[in-house]
Amino acid sequence: MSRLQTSPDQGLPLGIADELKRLIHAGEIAPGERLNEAALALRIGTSRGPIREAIRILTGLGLVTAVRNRGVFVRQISVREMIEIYELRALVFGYAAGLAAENIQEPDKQEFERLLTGMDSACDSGDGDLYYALNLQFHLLILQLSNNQRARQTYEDYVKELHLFRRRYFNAPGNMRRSNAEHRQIYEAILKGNAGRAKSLAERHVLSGRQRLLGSLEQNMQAADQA
Amino acid sequence: MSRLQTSPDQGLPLGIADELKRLIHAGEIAPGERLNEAALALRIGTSRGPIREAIRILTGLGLVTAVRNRGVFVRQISVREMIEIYELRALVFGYAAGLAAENIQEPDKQEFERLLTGMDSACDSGDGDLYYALNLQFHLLILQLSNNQRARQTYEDYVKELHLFRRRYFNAPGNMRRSNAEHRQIYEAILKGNAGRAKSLAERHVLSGRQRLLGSLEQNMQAADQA
DNA sequence: GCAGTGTAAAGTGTCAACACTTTTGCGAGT
DNA sequence: ACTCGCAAAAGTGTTGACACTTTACACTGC
Repeated sequence: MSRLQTSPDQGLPLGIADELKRLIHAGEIAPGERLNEAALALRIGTSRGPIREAIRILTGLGLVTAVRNRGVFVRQISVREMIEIYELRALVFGYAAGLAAENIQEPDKQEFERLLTGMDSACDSGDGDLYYALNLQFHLLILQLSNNQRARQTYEDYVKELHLFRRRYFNAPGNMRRSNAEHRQIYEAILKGNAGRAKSLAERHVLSGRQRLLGSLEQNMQAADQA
Repeated sequence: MSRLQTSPDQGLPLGIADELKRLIHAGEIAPGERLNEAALALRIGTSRGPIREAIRILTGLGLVTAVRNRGVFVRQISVREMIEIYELRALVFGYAAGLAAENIQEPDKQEFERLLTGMDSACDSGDGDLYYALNLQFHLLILQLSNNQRARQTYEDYVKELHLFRRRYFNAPGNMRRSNAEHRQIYEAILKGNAGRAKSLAERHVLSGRQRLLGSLEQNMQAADQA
């Protein structure tokens, strides 16, 4: 029973790989979990060949790690890796914000306003999922304005990769407000065409996000210790 | 007849993928060329299954692009992609140089000196290959000193990816000297612990390299026009 | 009760055969 | 000579079967 209606058929392995990517990034297959070829084949309604090829694509992408004769496991990223990725993500975001300050056009401004007010109301209603979605759009809009396709792709990959971190990021309302205040500052710097300021604010914004994540991680650890 | 003695057997597909990576990055399989499954299977001495899986790994890595029912082709990067990658490479290298200025230790200094004098003599003897190798080591040493494993990996990937550019980079002796003068400046900034200066010099160094490449590209185009 | 062992089940690794698509090249018609 | 169309060849896509390795589990001996 094939549930692959995603893309204009680019081949079974590619389609399956996309489906698996989706499942992994959505967290439906948890980090550390094993991928069972036969089970997947049965579920998708194909033989194991295409499944294996799809899985190999994922290994090339670094989403899973293969162990000979034992199978492939969804990758789990360590705290250190998480920290390193955040560092690079901050770098790329800063780079993009600097360029955005030089490339912004009139219609982009409306889009920025829309996203910022949307995030404000998400803060008010405490809707973390909505905030997360708009936040991502805000960041991607800036990446878009960098006019560097590759940078945009890289940034998206970093965001997805961070989903492989063991713990889910929970947005406390206070964090959301603080984060959106930073968004406004970045936007204003971009609006004024102040590339340098936009760049450093954007870098610090991502690194603040990392600190917020590390902080909530610490809290969880303490809670676990008490239990 | 298997000529795969590379790594402690991690599985046929992985081994084959490594071999193919080597061939592609060494330029033995040219960008744009098609990979013939049956021919490779015959050459490696296996059936097409493992070959296909190896090729899928390369697909995930972005080294080849697959076209349904027509095969996979070694990726060719455009001028635009080349420019974009250089931009990011400059960013990462600058980031690493800044951290290197803070992290450098006594033994690293000797290594830097060794590489710099080595590149000097490579300039004198006009040995482009040697210069290229030492140049890469110099850059990777700085990446190493950033203490960010992921940044190092990313940088290496960028360098390899740039090999997929259509034209080979030819090091004119003049370029080599200018390039190594920049190396010395970067090293001195790192030595003084001047992170900001090291960062901006390193960024500009990579971007100068890009300009040198674009310049030689232009020349080639003109030469082609005359013919 | 427990450690060690052997066997069955589950799962991955590889292969050869077949189905389908694209390309090649020959030949007929103009 | 040139074009169109058809058929053979080459190549990719997929499958089911078999070999090998790892894991799970019950059984034996102490």
